[in-house]
Parts: sequence; structure tokens; C-alpha cells
Amino acid sequence: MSLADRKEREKIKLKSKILDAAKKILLVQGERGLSIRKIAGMIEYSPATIYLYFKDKDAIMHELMNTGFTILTNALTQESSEANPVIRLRKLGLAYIHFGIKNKDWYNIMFNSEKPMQHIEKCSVEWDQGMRLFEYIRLTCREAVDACHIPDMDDELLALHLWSSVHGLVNLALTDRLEIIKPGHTQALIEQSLDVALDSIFLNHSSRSQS
Amino acid sequence: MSLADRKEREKIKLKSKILDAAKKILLVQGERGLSIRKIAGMIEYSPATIYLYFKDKDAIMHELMNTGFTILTNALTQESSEANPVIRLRKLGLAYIHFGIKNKDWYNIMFNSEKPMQHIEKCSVEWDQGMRLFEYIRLTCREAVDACHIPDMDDELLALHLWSSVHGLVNLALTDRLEIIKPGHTQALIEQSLDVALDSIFLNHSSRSQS
DNA sequence: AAAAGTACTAAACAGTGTTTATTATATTAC
DNA sequence: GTAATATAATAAACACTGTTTAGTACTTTT
Repeated sequence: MSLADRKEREKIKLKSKILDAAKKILLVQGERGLSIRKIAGMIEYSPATIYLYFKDKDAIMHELMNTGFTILTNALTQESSEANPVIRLRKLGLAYIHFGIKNKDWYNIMFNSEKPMQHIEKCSVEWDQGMRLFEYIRLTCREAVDACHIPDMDDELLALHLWSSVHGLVNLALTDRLEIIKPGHTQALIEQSLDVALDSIFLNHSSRSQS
Repeated sequence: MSLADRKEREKIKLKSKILDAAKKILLVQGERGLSIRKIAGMIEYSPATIYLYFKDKDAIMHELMNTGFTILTNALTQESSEANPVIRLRKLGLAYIHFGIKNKDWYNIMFNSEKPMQHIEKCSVEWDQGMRLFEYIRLTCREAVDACHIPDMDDELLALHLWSSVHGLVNLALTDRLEIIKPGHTQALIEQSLDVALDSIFLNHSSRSQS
């Protein structure tokens, strides 16, 4: 059995070698620089071999997306110790934005690529981690809304609003639009804009302590 | 003089023929389907000829971006007759979102492509129309903030916040993320999320009439 | 030893953006 | 009118891209 097992292990090994090479290229050359042929060249196999381990390039991108979600989830979990849910939301927002700006290519694969979203029936499975993250934000929103006694505020809508706000900010920053609006103040603009979003919702209510 | 003039006119004619073909391909096959060779094929010239009229593909994309801005600006101007600046902001937001969703490829060229943004010194010139649009939103925000007597609210920050909110919504919608969150309710989610943004800022103040 | 299965690849297919050398045509100069 | 020049267009090549197919070399099973 050890014979077949070793083979199996070697197959998994090569599969992760492909992914490692893909990550390395992604980090250095960006999403545009990532190609099947470069991966093949890096691991010293022919391009055709890649297709024995992955259906196509999208399958590799999908794996990279999951890696990105793991990194982001870890970064956000770091902030979960904050007791005040409003301050926690702010910290989560900043961490999310920080991740997006420091990991441009991963961010684009996770949130801007259409590739992992093609088959509607697969969506809930394929974007599993994205859904889980949204659920986590929604629960934090519920906490914050309850703590501040804000009536008639739907937690899902609030989560979507905050998400789209930071998502918009990250995308504007990544495509240099903020730099055009106010050169040299991209980071400040981002933080202030996030505060406008949070303050406009939470500042007129009970809990108003800021970090 | 008519000889040289006719030549000149024919050059301009072919240049706009190239752009027309590019627009046609963009509408039917999307940004990904747009290629120099397809443009050349459509106007029945060789690919190399394109390069006599445009520096590269980015130059063509830039022209398409400007066309997109003209369409969007027209759509937004349509809403400028609304007297109440808060309701006007809402209508502008909806029109912006509508444009983004109905003109996916143009939207991406205008707001998500990095191409027109490469040279920092050129930025203010190259994204001239984008800046003008932002200025228009900023002024409307100023009006709304004044009308509602909201103290300490920076109009530029508010404009950025609202812009990033709708930009985020459009991008999430275009990449099918909203469909995953709540299948079949993309449009409703968008409108409700926009209302959360506007209401959280303006609803606790004087002017609260809604359309 | 023969048959079956596995791992891998060379080569091709159909694309992409872009550049270079060349040709055909039209304009200008003599 | 002929020769020199300038213009317009292109064929062909370069260096890439993702993907498929047919075939080879090697290992395992029968």
C-alpha cells in the first residue's frame, strides 16, 4: 500500500508546488504576470502537465482566492478581541482596507474577478468563505445595532452598506482614483471616509467612545 | 488646399471608424472580446494600420473611457432638475448605479481600469472628466449639507463616502457578489443599501421628504 | 514476458499586442 | 514629363497567452 500511497503523496506535493509557484509569481508579477507557462517554467515541467493537476487556469485562481480568504480571515479575527462592537467594526474596516491595499492581486482575485462566479448553482459553495466573512460582519453589525439601540436597522443591510463602502474605497485606492482626488492623502481619505460611514450611523446613539 | 484638407478629413474619418468599430465590439463582446485584430477585421484594414492612428490599445481604451463619461454625465445631468438636494443625491446615486449595471464594460474602463492612470503627472488631465463629475457631486453634497444644517460635515469627504458606497455596490453587483448574498434581490439590495447611506446622514436632520 | 495503466511532454491550434521592413500610391521638385 | 520624395497600408515576424491532442517513456499488474 505504501507504493500507491507514496505516489498519492507525490501527486499532492506537485499540486501544491504548482500553487506555490503561482503564489510566488502573483506576488512578484501580479495577476497579469501570472501565466500557466510561467508556472510550468518555474517548477520545470511542461505547460501540459499543469492540466493534469488543475482543470484550467481558473481552477488555480480559485485556489489562490481561498488562500487569500484565509489570510484576510486571520487578519480580521485579530480584531475580534475588541469588546465594543462599534469600535470593532471600525477596526475590522481598517484591517479589511489594509489587506486590500497591501494585497492588491489577491484582493482582486477574491472580490473583483468574475471567474469563480460563473456557475450560479455552484456559487454558494464556491464563494463559501466570502459568505462566511459576510456573515461574521453581519453578526458584528447586529451587536453594534443592539448596543446602540438603533431601531429599524436591518443588520444585513447595514453589513452590505459597510462592506460596499470599504470595497468601494479599496477599489478606488487600488486604481489610483483617490490619488487623483487629493494627491498624497490616499490613506487619510480612506480612514476619514470610513469614519463618515460609521459616525453617521452610530455617533448619534448611546455608545460613542472612540479608539 | 482642398487636396490636403480632404486627406486630413479622411484621416479623421478612419480614426472615428476605428473607434466606432471598437465601441461595437465592446458592446457585443465586452472588454475581453475587444482586440486590435478584431477592430482591424471589422473595418477591413490590417492590424498594423490601427497603430498609425492610435499609439496603442490603451489609447483606444482611453477614448472609449471619454465616451463613457459623456454618457454618464448626460444621464446624471438628467436628474439635476430636482430641487431638493438630498433627493437629488438619491436620484444621482440611482442613475449612477443604473449606468454602471447597464454599461458594465464602459463602467470598468472608466472606473476600474488602471490603464488611463499610469502617469501621475498626466492624471489630472487624463481623468479630467472623472474629476469634473466628482466636483459636481461635491457641490450637490455641499447643498444638501447646508440645507439640512449638518455641522462639521466636510463636503469632499461626504462626496467621497457616497461615491465609494455606490462604486462598491456597482462592483459587487457586476461581479455577482450580491446575487450570492441574496439571490434574486440584487436590485432591491442596491436601492436599500443606498438608502441606508443617505438616511444615516440626512434623515436625522430637517429636510426629510422622500420621493 | 505481455498487457494495462500512469506520468509526462512535444507540438500544434487559435488567439493576443506590437514592430519592422516592404510595397504601392500619390505628391512635390526639377 | 520624369525623378525624387512623402504618405498610406500591409505582410510577416516576434513574443507572448491558454488549451488540446497524440505520442512516448516508464511502472505496475496480470
